[in-house]
This record gives sequence, C-alpha cells and structure tokens, in this order.
Amino acid sequence: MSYTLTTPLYYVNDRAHLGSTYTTLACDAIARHRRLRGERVTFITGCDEHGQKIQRTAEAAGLSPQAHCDAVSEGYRELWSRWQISHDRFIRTTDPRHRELVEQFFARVEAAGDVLEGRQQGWYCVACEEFKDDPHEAQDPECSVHRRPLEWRDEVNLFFRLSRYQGQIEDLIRRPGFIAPASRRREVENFVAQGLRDFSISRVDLPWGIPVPGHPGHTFYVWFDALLGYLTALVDPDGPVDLEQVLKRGWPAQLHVIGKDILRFHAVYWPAMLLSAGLPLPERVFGHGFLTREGQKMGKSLGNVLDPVVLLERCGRDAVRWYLLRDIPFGDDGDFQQQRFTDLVNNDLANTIGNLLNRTSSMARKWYDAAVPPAGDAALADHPLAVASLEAAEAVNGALEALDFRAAAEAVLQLAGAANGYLNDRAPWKAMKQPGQEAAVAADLYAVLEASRWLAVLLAPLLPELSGRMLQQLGLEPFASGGPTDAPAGAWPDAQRWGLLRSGSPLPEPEPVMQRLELDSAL
RNA sequence: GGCUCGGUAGCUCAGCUGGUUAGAGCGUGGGAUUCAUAACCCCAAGGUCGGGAGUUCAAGUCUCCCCCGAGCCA
Repeated sequence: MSYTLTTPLYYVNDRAHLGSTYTTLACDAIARHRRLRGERVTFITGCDEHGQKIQRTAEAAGLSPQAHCDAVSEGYRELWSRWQISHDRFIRTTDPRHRELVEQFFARVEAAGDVLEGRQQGWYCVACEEFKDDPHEAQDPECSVHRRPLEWRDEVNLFFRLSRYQGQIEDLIRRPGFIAPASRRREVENFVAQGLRDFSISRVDLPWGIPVPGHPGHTFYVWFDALLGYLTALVDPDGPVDLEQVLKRGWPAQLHVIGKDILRFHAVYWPAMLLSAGLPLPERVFGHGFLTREGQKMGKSLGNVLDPVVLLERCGRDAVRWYLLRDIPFGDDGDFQQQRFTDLVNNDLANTIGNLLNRTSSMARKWYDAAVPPAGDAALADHPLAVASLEAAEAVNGALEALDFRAAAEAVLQLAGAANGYLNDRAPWKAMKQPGQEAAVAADLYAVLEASRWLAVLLAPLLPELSGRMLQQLGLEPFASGGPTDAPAGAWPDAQRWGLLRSGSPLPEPEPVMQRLELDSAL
C-alpha cells in the first residue's frame, strides 16, 4: 500500500506562520499513522515561489526574487526540521526540474486542445494575482480582500479550457469523500453549477515566472505552476524529469490537505488540469479551518501574530501538537487560547497520562525489584484494562483513518482515565500494607503498566516524542514513524496486543515524561 | 449584495432521521486519598440551546425573517 499526501505548497511571500505550522503538523500525524500501519508513505510539502507579488516583495526588500525565495523557503525548511516534520519531499517551484515538468505538462494540455488565446482586460489585484470583475469605468477600485488599489490590465493571455470539463468535474465533486469535510461540498457544487469559465493561465511582462513554451513574453500564472509542484515532488530526484514517471512514484495522491480558502483551486481547477493532461485525480481534498488567537484574527496590523518558533521554544513540540490536534476539530476554525492551552497540556499530558506512568512505575520499582511485576491474572484478555485498551485502540485507529484527531485523543484520554480510576479503586498502596497481598498488587500494577504501554503505543502518531519517552520509561524501544527506512513493517499493529509487557524486565528510574507548562507571561 | 458553514453551560465542543428531568472535557466549589509531576479518584453548581415568528400532540432538532462570526463569489 502506498499513501501520498500533501500540504499546500506555501507561498513565500512571507515567513511561516502558525497556520501553515498547524496544517503541516496535522499532515505529519497522518503520515506517521500511515507509516506505523506499514504503508509506504510519500509526504510532500514545499514552497510556491513565483508571481508578481513575490517579485515586488523581493524588490521592496532590496533582494533579487531568487535570493528572497531562497531565504524564505530555507526558513520553512528549517522550521519543519525544528518541528521534526517527517516529510519525504520538499519541493520548490523555482527548482529547474519543476520548470521541465511544467513544460511537459503544458505540452499535453496544449496537445489536448485546451489552450486558447484570449484578451483579458480588467482590474487586477497583484496580491490575489487575479483579475477582478469590477466594471471598467470604476474609479480607483480596490481589492475587497486586500483593500489595496487594483491595477488596470489589458493583455492577451492564454486560457485553459476549463469549460470543457464541466460534466466531469460535476461527477467528481459529487463523489462521496472527495471533498472533505462534507460540509464544504455544497459551496463548491454551487460554484461549479454556475458554469465553469475558462481561466487564464499566463501573464505577460512578468519576468518572475516560468516562461510558456512557444509563447514568447508569456509566463505561467502562479496557480497553474504551483499546483504542478505536487507532481514535480514525485519525480525521481536524480533521474531525468519525466511526467509519466509520477504514476509509478505515488501519483495520484490520496490526500491534499489545504486551507479552506483554496478549496476551489484544488477541487475544481486542479482536477480539470489533470484530466486534460490525461493523469489520474487525487482521491481526497481536505479543507481545514483557520486559527484565531484569543478570539481575534492574527495579523501584523494587530500585532498579535503567534510565532511558531517562539511557541516551540517555550512550550515544546508535544504540547503544541497536542493542543492543536486534540482541541481543534480538524476542518473547523479554531481559537488559540493560552489559558486553555496550558490547562489541557498540563491536565491531559502531565497529569492524567504522565503522572499515571510515574506513580505506577514508582510503586512497581519500590516493591518489585525495580522491574515489571508478575502479571498473574492481569495477563488475561478479559481484564477490564485489557478490554479498555482494545476499545481505545479501535477508536484511535478509526478516528485517525477519518482524520479525526480530536476523537483519537479523546479515546487515549479515556483509557488513561480508566487506568487512573482502576488504580484508585484497587489502592495497591493500601493493599501492600496487608499481609499476603503481594500477588494481587503485582497483578494490579502489571495491568496499569501494560495499559500505560498501550497509551504510549496509541500516542505514537500524534505525539511521537512523548510516546517514545513513555516507552523508554517502561524499558521499551520507541516506534520509528519518521521515515520510510526505519519503520519495521507491522511493529506498531503487533504492539496492540494485551500482555506484551514482560514481567521481570527492568524499569528505569521514573522521570516525569511530560513537564507541566508554567506560562506566566504571554507568548 | 449572492452562496456555504457555524452561533448549545465561563471555555472547547457532542447532541443520528423532531419525543422522558439538554450531555462530555476544561475551569469553578466541595469531599476522599497519599503510590505519584500540589498529581489521582468521587460529588456538586452552572444553559429560557443567537433573537423573533410559524408548523406540530411534541422543536436545540423542520420552515421563514433578523442579528453575529468565518470562507468563497460578486
């Protein structure tokens, strides 16, 4: 089984922000889950680097466009590395290989008769890189999105014959699961129902772009070139560029994760382009929501931008991943609230899960020679915690399959709650003071340690690092989920069996696996 | 202005095709406990389900209008 998923190719107009970090973290969790299940994953991310907006941003900074792109895309690379994102490919649309692929793709589209020449006249927003439908006679119109003046353009452009694919696109978006979450589908359906219009795929007098072969003076419209980055990413990094090759390297993608604002491009334009070029279509496009902060939009003008680097340094990867994945329904908009962030991280991770392992391991070490106690009856499959563990595993696997991180996290917490409750009911610290209770206490502690092992197993896709620390605390090896080479196929599913923790195996001295957050000042 | 999605306890959200006293977690208050990261466990208070009208024996759940938020298209 092979699974290809993508983040958007981030536009290098500005540095990475919390939104792109959120998207990328979510994709990372999906990629890790698939790898743990033994699938061959190709996780693609990268940068979209062409367009007039980039050119002007670079000029404003006194840099060449290339230097600007190099700097910003390097910033992304570095950020993903700090977050330990497990992407397999990082594609830049300024990569010379990308240009070759775009040329090959365009040749197919042109051969299919889908490239038309047309005159485009109207008001243009450089920030959107789009023509607006404002009337010709409008006086100093501005872009409703960017509140910046529009520029008058009158040029001959190349158009992609989108109208030809009306029927096929209608069929596609009707397909259950193609547009996710399902609540986003109708919006696209209505858009398509209005009738698809050919859209322009080239610009004239725009040096910072890929030249259109056979059409001097034209460069490709950024979106046309950017979407193709998903294909370039799959081309063999060392061999010659061959479009046909992507079919053997993971295309079609199983999943494009994007922000809800660019759903139309991915669910309508992109599939039509692929149809024209005779390539198969992606299986699913998931449009997630946006993040606000303390109820307000984040923005430079408000000065409330949350820098992912600061967040990482002050709080750590596990905490941020947990908060974003566990508290924000994937697909909906979410609000980053510092108080809630600290509350959830401390409660769930430090207290409920971390402390459970800590208290149990400490008792086991104290009374059973610093080792996993004899299991006794606790090894049986009908032990209450065995049942609870199995249920949690089913819930986690199902939820992750459905991209419902929140439900997965809740299932983990439920198991942790059950284990804490069990411990309190059985009160081994009391029983231990009675004579003849050693075997019963041993079984209870074994059961809770084993349940803790399950917690670590189930957390592996969501919080690989915490999972690893927990396993080490139990004297076990962490799961590798970060790359194609280091995942022994089946190790993770195999770990989902009750009673694998071996009695008598040594337990290291307990150390808190999760530090509580103490955030006195604002981030 | 049009389309789409959302507006349920202080906070984040569940509530399937309308039907007993509207649920969970966090936060708050109280109790119990000491194995543990002032952790864990138990209990409680808190909501006229954005507003208004309507359909129905019965509406958070259906219809219409309005208000607020988000995205898309104008």
